[in-house]
Amino acid sequence: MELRDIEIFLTLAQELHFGRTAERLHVSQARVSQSVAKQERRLGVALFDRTSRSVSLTPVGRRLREDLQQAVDLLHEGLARAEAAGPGAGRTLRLGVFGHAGHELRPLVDAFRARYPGSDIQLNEINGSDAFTALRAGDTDVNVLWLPVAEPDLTVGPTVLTGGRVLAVPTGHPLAVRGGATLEDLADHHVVDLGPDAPEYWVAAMVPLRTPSGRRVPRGPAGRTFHEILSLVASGRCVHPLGEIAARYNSPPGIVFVPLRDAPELQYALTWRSTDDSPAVRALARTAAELGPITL
Amino acid sequence: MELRDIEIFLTLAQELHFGRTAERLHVSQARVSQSVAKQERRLGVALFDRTSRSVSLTPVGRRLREDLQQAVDLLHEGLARAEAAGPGAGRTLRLGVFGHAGHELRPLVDAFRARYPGSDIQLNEINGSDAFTALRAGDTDVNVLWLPVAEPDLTVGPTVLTGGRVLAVPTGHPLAVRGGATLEDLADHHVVDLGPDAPEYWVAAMVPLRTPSGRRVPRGPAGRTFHEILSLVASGRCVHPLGEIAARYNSPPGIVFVPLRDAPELQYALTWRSTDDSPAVRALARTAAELGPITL
DNA sequence: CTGCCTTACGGGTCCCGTAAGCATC
DNA sequence: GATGCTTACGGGACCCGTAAGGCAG
Repeated sequence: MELRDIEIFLTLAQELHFGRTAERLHVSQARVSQSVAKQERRLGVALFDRTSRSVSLTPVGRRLREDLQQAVDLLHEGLARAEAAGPGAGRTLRLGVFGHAGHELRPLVDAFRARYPGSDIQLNEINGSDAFTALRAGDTDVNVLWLPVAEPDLTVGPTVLTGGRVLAVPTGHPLAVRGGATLEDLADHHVVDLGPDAPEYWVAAMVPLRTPSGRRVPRGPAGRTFHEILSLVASGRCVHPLGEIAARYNSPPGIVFVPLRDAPELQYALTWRSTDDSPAVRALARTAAELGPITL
Repeated sequence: MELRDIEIFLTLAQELHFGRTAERLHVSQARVSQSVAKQERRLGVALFDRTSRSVSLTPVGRRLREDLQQAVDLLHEGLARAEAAGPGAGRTLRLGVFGHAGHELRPLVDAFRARYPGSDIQLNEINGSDAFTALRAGDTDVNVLWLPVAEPDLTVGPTVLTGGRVLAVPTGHPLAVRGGATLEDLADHHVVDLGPDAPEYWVAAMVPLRTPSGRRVPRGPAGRTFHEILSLVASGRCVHPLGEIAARYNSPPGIVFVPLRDAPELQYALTWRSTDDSPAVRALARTAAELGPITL
């Protein structure tokens, strides 16, 4: 008899629909079914009458819903009160984002500020090369990073942003003329080398090491910040793949962004130090989870 | 934030002692420490002031205790009401026990009857050979079996009985004259063969296959029920190891029970079909866990 | 040095997702 | 045939125990 099961029961009691319940709680439909079945087995009573087309509460279920709802309300109230008493409650979270992604994250930041007036969010710009070092050094509390992120000391939270990809190419470049690029094209041009500070697998998720057919993608001149990358591209020495979002708020001279059509969608998720399991971080994660990912 | 952690917090808030809290909840002391530390990390507030010699609630902890206590009371109340509405509540549990073990289990049966007036317990006698088949066939709902029991389809609950062991020998047997036996002695006499119905490892926990020094213990004539075993021993054809409890309520003619001094203590635990996760079974398990094992 | 609480580490359990099954419209 | 609830099965996260560490009397 765990809290999670009670939450599932209460949501289903409200929705009266397994699919919608699963969606709201971000679990699979099968899980809702399993959870309710377990509850009923333990209690020895049917809580819902259901066919494959309709779901309704039994009298016992109706009564249980009232009791449990009251209990969990009280419980959350008490926990919230204790949390509010803590020093961490009014903390200002430093959220590390790439370039202008902060603009698109506006709904999340606004929702967080509205729900937790005591806390605040400050946006810090991060670069691909130091995204991990900044987080580990404590320069930011939470970073918005593209996936996959698989670091033992970091926790990956909900996805907050999804979008396509573009390739930054110099004006007049053949690919600019063509108006689009594929992953296969990357082997024919140099890309910026971000250096060794970020994990190789993570950089590779944005800048592939090889094309789909297996040809190597040449790593060209070294650059660390977003603006360094742009100058290198503008100088005509290389091209570079970026998130679609980079193209949306930048129109740097000498550069054209062309869509990378066959690359899979990028997902950006909240990431924080596993040791920093504080209320403010959890509150942001909860808010993001309930808001769902923003699609570019 | 799970219900188990809340239970730990509430118990510690009452006991103000990690060791006693662990004991009451049947978990390790480390677990209590881990759970409380996690709670405090999540809430960002200290709930207890503690040195290695004293534990006390902080003001925040005191307030949280009141809130949570009220919430969990409400919660259990609601669940109990739903459970009481079920048909399983008034069910009669068939409890399978060896021989006269039911006498010793009286405190458990009485406690269960007092706490769950709607339910009842009926004692069924089982034998070593059919203990598992009876349970699987549904002839009993819960069996009291000596450990270890490791069957994928059976769940092992709390230990209800612990005690020593004896060896049944014919009157006038050299071991009877000596007034005691060791495991090593078993290699010099035949023991009853219980047949293939029960798992080998389980039978071996009562009737070893080999002595500590590695000599084989000869399996003699076959017998299935308790009384068959006693007749075989009385006939002088073999000896047989049993739980101390067998000696306590039996004084069959032609048989003497001598202590098996170097054998480890026997533990008897509740066991039931894993699929039968009903309120009555759970209620009995809960009662047994809170009562603790009965020592012979 | 002895309780008593905390930290480190590994194993087992169970939550949960995927995929297939089955019933109702 | 489509929609929607249930069952089967495998993987991974987390609970929890063991053992060692640290701190007060």
